[in-house]
Amino acid sequence: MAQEDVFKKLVSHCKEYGFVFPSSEIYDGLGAVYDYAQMGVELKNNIKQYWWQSMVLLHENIVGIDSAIFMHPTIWKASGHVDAFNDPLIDNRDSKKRYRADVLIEDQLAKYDEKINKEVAKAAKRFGEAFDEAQFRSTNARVLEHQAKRDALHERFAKALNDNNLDELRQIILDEEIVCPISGTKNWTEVRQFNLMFSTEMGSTADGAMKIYLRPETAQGIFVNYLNVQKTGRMKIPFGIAQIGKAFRNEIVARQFIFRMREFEQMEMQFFVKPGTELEWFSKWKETRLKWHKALGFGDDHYRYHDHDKLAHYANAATDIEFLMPFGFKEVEGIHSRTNFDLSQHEKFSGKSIKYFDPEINESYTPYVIETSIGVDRMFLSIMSAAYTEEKLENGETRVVLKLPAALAPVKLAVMPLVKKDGLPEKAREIINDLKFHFNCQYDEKDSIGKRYRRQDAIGTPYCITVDHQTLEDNCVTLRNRDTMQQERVAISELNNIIADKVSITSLLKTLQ
RNA sequence: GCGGAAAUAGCUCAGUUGGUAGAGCACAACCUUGCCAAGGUUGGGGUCGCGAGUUCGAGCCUCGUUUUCCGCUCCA
Repeated sequence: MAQEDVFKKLVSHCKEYGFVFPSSEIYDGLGAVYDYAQMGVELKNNIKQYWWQSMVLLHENIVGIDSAIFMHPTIWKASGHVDAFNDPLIDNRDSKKRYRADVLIEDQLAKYDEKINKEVAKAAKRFGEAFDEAQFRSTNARVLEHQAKRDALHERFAKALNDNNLDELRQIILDEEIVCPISGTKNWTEVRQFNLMFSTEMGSTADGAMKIYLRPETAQGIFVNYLNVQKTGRMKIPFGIAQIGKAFRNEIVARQFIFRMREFEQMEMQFFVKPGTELEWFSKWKETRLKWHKALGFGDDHYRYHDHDKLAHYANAATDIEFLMPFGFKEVEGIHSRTNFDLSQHEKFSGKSIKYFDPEINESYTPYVIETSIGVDRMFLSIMSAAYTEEKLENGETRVVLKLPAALAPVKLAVMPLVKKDGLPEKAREIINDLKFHFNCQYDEKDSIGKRYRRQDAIGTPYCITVDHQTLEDNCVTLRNRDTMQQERVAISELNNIIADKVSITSLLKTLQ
């Protein structure tokens, strides 16, 4: 089966069995926004729980927080998000290349400078040592002409930028007859401003309102709280703060189902370390995080590191953990050594000292930060795509089964009477009424038993138990395994013990130790 | 954002030269059966993504729009 087909089938499966729905579907949907449905929300919650517990339960020096989505707007100036992602962009229709409009105009300014310098160089060569450059520049007709054009352009450009006048920027590009370096044409689109951050206003009166942003990452909520956590939690470096929450990015292109959405969820842990030790911690977390992924049992060949050669302005080391999706290896988690960039910026912009006093060396310093940041939705997609299996059976039929790790499965157990009579439904209800306190269970008495097994396969339920006539006599049921389809006969009183161990997140966590 | 393709029932799809919408699976009820997608009867569900236009008449033709997929592009 071709990879694209797997992806297409996966999307259908997510819809058909209640994992993921397109947002606002009855209103024709909203671009790149999706809702988690009755099965999806369970799987997603289990993923989050697996992560949270692996961080907060297993590490005594990691604690969690839940910071607000709204934050003081200056935070995004300090982090660099306001300036760095607010560029006027223009496309060339022929080459289909995109450029920053301001950069195109700056290049044009540089061209005038080049022309002037060329004239100067030519004259210098002609006059030799007697050449007075300053005088030449202020008197030569050609130089003055270039200079006048340059100054006019510069003034016009500065005004357009200052006014944020996008139409004027485009007009400048047209008037200057700037061409695309690739196609050589002047077939330009409109200039558009792409701001990656969603903004809204806080305060209900128009004049008192303050422009605030929906956070584009959860990390800053940790950075601005790190000293509060350190002091009130009596944390000693090295220590970490974990957070799970929504973030929002107004992506230019948001596609590939839930892989890139405009509203998404992150699981981030920022680990604060002593300067100079960060690369050691970086490689330690690289290992720890990969182990966490591999513990799910999808096979080591599904994972690889992608080390960054080109580093972001704040990082001195960065790697991605990539997972083999139906459309190739894709980033699921990022591990970054963020230096002390963020904390230093917040010191600068807030004017407050947020240095850590290290009692071991009797010194204050701004800690360095190792970040592990994982997209919940991407994790969800990677798990679904690895779990989705079309299996050929001995009788020649095909069954669709979600081979989810039992600890993550939305439904742990289905309880069904073999037939819908003779007191079997009552007995099955009795059993489920006990087990429902321990696991997410489903009861099903409709259709043949084989059909009911397949329905549970399709949502990844690891165990089914069937109540038959013999159950009424010996208080035993058949326990059917999703992956092997094998059945064994077990006592009702033993069910909880047998299943609990296999479907608990705790058992998954224990494999990490 | 540019270019290409597509959108018909919960899912997968058919629908002839334009003539008032179908199948399989799924869903609900009942009968029969009883350990890996059984059979039967009956039923529910679609203003054919949305909006205009052409036409006596549009699921089908034209334009716009929204959404999705593919390729570019972007991704702190």
